[in-house]
Amino acid sequence: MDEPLPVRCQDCLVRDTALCASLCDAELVALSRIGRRKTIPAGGVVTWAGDDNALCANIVTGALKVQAATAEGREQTVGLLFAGDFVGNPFTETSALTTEALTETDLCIFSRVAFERVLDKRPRLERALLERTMRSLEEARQRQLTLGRKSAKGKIAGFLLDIAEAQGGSEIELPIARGEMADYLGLTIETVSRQMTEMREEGLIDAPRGSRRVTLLDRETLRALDE
Amino acid sequence: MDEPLPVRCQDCLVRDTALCASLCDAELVALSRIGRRKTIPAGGVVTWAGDDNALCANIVTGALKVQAATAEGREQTVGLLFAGDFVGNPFTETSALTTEALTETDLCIFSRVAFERVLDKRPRLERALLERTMRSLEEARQRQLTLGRKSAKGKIAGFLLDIAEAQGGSEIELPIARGEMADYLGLTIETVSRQMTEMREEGLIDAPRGSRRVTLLDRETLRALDE
DNA sequence: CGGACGCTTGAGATCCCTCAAATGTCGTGG
DNA sequence: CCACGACATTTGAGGGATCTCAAGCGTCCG
Repeated sequence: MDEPLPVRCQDCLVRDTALCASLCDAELVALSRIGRRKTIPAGGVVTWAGDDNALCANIVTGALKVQAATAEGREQTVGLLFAGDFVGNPFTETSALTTEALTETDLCIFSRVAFERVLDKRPRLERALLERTMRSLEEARQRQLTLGRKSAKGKIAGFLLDIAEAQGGSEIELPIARGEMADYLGLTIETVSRQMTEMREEGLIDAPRGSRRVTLLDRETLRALDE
Repeated sequence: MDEPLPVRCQDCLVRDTALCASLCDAELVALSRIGRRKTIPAGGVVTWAGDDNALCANIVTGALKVQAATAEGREQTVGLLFAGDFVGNPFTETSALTTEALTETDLCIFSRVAFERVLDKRPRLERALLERTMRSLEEARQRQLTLGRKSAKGKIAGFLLDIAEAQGGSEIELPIARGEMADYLGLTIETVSRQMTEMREEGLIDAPRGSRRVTLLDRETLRALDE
């Protein structure tokens, strides 16, 4: 019964950053048995709001957005997920949120119920998921502050600083387009664009018109704008 | 070693709705050993943003708000908690959020580290906490939609409908004052007040000027306003 | 009676949205 | 290599929703 660790796990880019990092090799064998790889094209939907919540996954490469929408179709991005992040809601029958790929994304997918059975048997996995979920909750609450109380410029400054922190440097590559930034920050695309040109004119950032490459020139002032 | 269940647990008003409901009597004895009752006056602070995160608690009676603030002091309420709800962030050293009593509130308090030790030993408790945390996360994300994309009137209509659902009826008693509604909905107190008088003039609600008693007269239209 | 507090109302300013058009970029096909 | 269309972004003009500042009410309590 010495099942070997599958190659896709041995070579996995997120073996040590995803939820799986909480498992030893023997445990990982058990989890790997119910998992399979799947590639989602950019713009592809992973889970639909309202559908029954059939799957969980780890992101191996790429990025997803978690999307909410009003009845009239106004959209709000309520979370961004990157390599190593966990996707899905174990123990929940349905969700009002849609999960969509921002870029081509490789997932390691599990059926929700099978994943729940593994959670039953692997306390370390459940603990790691609990800790992640609590971090996500704190994040979602901080974002309520941004959405409810910050100015357009403050929202954008905070977003740029967050990305810089995640990427570790002042020259950043935005993971999302202007329109997606607008959905994420509760603004319109025009407001995002105008604020970014203003920031360029004020010498706070350098960013070729329309480009996703941005250099933060004055983090001090950006931090002050972030209120 | 047949330690009896303490009276405060036998008589507990939230024995069957709080996290404790996941425990059998024997397990509850273990948890009760590290808990104690504490009454917080209205306006009292349970945990301060930035302090080290020393405690967890169940709400026995009363209500709390979870509060975030910008550097300049603009405040945003990022969650409301009522009897039976769990307070605190196990496995986290510190939080940027402040928890404050809206009314006089009775808590059943645990030291965070002691509570974590109980979680280690009681998988059902941990499972119940995970499920609650995931529900809170979904809630916090839905609130991002409200804060980012809804109009003032939509925010208030949605809030009134939520309260009506929680209280089960069309005659509701608002759990919070106008200013607290403003903090919760990302508005100013003046906007809340003006929108509510408009809704009264439009026949959507009945509410004596300045009162917390509100009757929903036209839920259909309110739901439509909620976008 | 007077003051504190919470709520309402008013006037004006501001920020952001809406609608519209121009500009730029990129990939495809001629 | 250039022309073209699709698409994302920028820019402009104007309007509207919400905020700010200020004053007026009503109630409760000392």
